[in-house]
Amino acid sequence: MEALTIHEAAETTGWTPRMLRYIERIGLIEPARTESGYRQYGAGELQRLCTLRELLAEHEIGLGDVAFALRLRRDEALSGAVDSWLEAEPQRPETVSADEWLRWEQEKHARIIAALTTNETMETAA
Amino acid sequence: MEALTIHEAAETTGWTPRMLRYIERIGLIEPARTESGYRQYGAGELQRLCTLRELLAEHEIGLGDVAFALRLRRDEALSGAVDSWLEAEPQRPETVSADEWLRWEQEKHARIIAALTTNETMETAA
DNA sequence: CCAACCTTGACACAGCTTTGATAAGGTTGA
DNA sequence: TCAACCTTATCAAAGCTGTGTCAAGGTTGG
Repeated sequence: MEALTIHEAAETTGWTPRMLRYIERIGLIEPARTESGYRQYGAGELQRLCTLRELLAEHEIGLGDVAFALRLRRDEALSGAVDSWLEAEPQRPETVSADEWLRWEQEKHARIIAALTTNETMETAA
Repeated sequence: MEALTIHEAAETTGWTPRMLRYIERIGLIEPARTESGYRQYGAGELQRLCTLRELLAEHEIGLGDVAFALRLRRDEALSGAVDSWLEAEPQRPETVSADEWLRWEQEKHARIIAALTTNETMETAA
């Protein structure tokens, strides 16, 4: 089996031609082209278009989400940055003990100043 | 240093209180609460709020994208499905050779029927 | 007890995403 | 040559995101 045109591929997969162009524009499925520029959808593309619909439906995600996942996989710097941000997550301080809280509550202003200073450190350090 | 209120944390990190609530709602940073329900932002949260701004700015992504990355990391089934969909990507058939194309071009209708049959197989197989 | 916080919830609005429709023009096969 | 495709580009509508603001009400410290 060989390549189908965009309308044939649309009928086959349940997308509209419009959406196939959109899916291409966001980088998810980029079919080959004939010399004159017509899109050619092969068996692989048809497969992926079908499973793409299932993926979106079954997990309640959008095309943009899949596009972002693709970007994550292609941009090593991005995925590293996101991962390391997510990594730091469980670092949550326990609920404050009552007296410790009181001690600090006494000078709210000093706390904010301290926080601001810490923040500058954070910004330059990061 | 101990916990800050939402307004203090906002001033410290450059977000607005509104946005801190939004960031919490989409699951990115969920501060502890006092017994009466006030949010308490600790050093860890302040850090993460600052680096979150950098992350968004430096990589041109949105809060929703980070939220999706978090979802990917928490939902193993989801990340597996997305990954395996993306994995199949490079499978693109080469541009069709001229005579092979001609042979197929001769009965367009048969091609579509064949594709539809293949599609049914695909759907049940996936 | 009051000012100054905090909470949730709702309305609103600009801007982006997703999708359709339509126009102007090129390709192709009978 | 002509019908039936294809292409890109544009306008448009519906919905979601990110953000502000306001209201009604609880908490807290002086």
